[in-house]
Amino acid sequence: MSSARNLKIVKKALEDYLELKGQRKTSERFVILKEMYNCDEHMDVDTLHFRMRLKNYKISKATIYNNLDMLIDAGLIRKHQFGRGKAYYERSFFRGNHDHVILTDTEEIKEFYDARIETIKETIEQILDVTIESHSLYFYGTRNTCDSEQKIA
Amino acid sequence: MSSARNLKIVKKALEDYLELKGQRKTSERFVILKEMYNCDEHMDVDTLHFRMRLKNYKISKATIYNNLDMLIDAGLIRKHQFGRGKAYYERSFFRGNHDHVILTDTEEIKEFYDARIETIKETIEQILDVTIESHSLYFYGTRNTCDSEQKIA
DNA sequence: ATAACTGCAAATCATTTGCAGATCT
DNA sequence: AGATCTGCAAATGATTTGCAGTTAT
Repeated sequence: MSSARNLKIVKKALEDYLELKGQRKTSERFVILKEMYNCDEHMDVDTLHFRMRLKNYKISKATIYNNLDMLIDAGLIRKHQFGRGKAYYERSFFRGNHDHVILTDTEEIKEFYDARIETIKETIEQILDVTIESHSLYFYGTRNTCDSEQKIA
Repeated sequence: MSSARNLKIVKKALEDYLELKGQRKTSERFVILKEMYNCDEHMDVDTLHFRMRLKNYKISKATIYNNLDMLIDAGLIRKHQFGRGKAYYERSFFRGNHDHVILTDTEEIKEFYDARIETIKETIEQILDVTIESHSLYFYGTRNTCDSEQKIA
């Protein structure tokens, strides 16, 4: 429900963006946006393409690539390069700021937020006399115990 | 001079590593190591290949790729993926810990070190019950003034 | 001697591009 | 209508792979 409401908000945001930029409101753009916002994970282009086909929505990867770039420019999604040469995307509204921990053994991705990254950012801005627009912070590690899986005693 | 001394140390480290792993001490491996340690910047495979050819050292890119992976495993170099799909490498000894600021307008890369990243790391380890082996932190931004270039008044 | 390594060229994989035809406005 | 999009297939660019010949041990 709140997800339906959220979708409405980002649809509006996309409409405004497209109008502002004088770009066309094609159905592909809204379908990609919807698919991205119906998903809580990080998604790659192949998966997105596959899911859309499953739903009988015919779209080419070229169009997906083009429009993901556009959605990034619109601020509606974010792009990540976790290691291995393939990009992952996630929605950026209704998620809050967060960074990622990549568990290298299980390929699992966890999220966290630590406000101190902002203070580091501010310090660096002052020291280097730059304006920082964004950052990417990834921690790579492994789980200590298997608590969530099979451990009991 | 100190650079010559440093090279000796990492050569020894590589020898030890290769012995330990039962891998062969080929000249290519030591030449790549030397080239990496004679360089203060972040280097990509093409540049490395080109520089070695300039010095009349014939080597294939496949060998460079293979051996960079090996040097990473040996802990002698680090790999970075700054945005655009191509990997960059830098030596890891005699440089100190640091993270990077990428100036998106000039493609310049600056380095910094802020100890607070360690405290964030420790917090995350506790909260998520994980052991973090490494991290990558990139800030993306632009220079505020052109002080180092043409500004006077 | 022989297992590991190198170079080459072909293969792969993600992403981009060119262009003809389709579609928003 | 007319410029912007889309889809397709071909191009690209970084990295990998298969394999025959080379080399360290």
